[in-house]
Amino acid sequence: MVQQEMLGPVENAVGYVLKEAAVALRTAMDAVLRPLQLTVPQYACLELLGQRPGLSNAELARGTFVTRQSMNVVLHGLEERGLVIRPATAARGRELPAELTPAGRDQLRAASSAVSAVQKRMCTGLSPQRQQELLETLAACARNLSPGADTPVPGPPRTP
Amino acid sequence: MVQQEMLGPVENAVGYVLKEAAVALRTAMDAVLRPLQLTVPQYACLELLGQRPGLSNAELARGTFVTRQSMNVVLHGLEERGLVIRPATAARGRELPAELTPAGRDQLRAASSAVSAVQKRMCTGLSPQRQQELLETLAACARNLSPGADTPVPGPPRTP
DNA sequence: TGCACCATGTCAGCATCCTGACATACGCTG
DNA sequence: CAGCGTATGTCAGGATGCTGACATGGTGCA
Repeated sequence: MVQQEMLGPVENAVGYVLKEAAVALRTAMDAVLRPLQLTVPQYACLELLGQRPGLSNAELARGTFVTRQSMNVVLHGLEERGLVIRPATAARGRELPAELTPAGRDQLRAASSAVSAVQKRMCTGLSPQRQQELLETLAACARNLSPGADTPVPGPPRTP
Repeated sequence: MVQQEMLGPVENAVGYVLKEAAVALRTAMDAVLRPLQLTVPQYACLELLGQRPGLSNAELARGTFVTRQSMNVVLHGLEERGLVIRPATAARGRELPAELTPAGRDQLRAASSAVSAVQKRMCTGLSPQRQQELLETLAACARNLSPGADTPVPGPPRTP
């Protein structure tokens, strides 16, 4: 195969590099989470539950960008492994608020540490200001594309 | 180690907003490509072929972040619809260089225009400098996470 | 020349995730 | 109070993508 390093315009498209970075991050996270017997959605679920205990299945699904059905199987898997608990019956409505077990908190600690290392590696060479800028810019992009984007959100304020 | 390396609230994690933006972009692209009877991978394949004709299946797969197998079915689908052509037999090695048909070029033009509009909408409120910065920062992040990241790439030059 | 090595295309099997649909439970409004 | 809309959990069904494996063809090295 001829390795013609012809830099095509694709590499200059925002969407392309966005996908590229997302795939790279996903792959790296998957690699460090595998020794912990966790998939990325499972980790996302644990992380979200750790920060906001009592979230329902649907809320967790929205927070991790998957459907309720997918989150349901994730939750059942974590439940069988004793990492999270859910009441057998709903106290209010149909919501079954999930919470971490002590074992779940332990797993989360290890996983969070590993993922944090990956993020740090990803941001190698970026100044804190630049990282913050990236954060705000990406958030603005997501808002601009959200369905109810009738009122386009202006970019974050420039750092003085 | 007493002080665990913990992440802040999910909304402040780079990985979270990165995923959020990627999902939003994917959803928006899917919405505008559906009227054209194109999926996102199919569009990516057409776009790549339009810019670099003669790419093989494996090269297209790498360029669109999927496996050779997935790109194979995408390619076959586009071939059946008369949007791309591939030689029946390999002239060199086993590579089957694909190219766009005139119909494929037409489809690509329409799709590319639609996707470009989406990207523009995503970047609403972002100055050109900020967009360029986003591009370079994301590229640096992807490089930092790529498997052969033995030599971490320094961030792009600071904007004065 | 022979041989290990890598890349490509392809097949089968499996995992993951989503779309569509349904029954239930709450809130609101007339 | 009845009815409508909304949200939740759950059950198939299907689409999509990946891992594992194989045969083939080119490449580099002894």
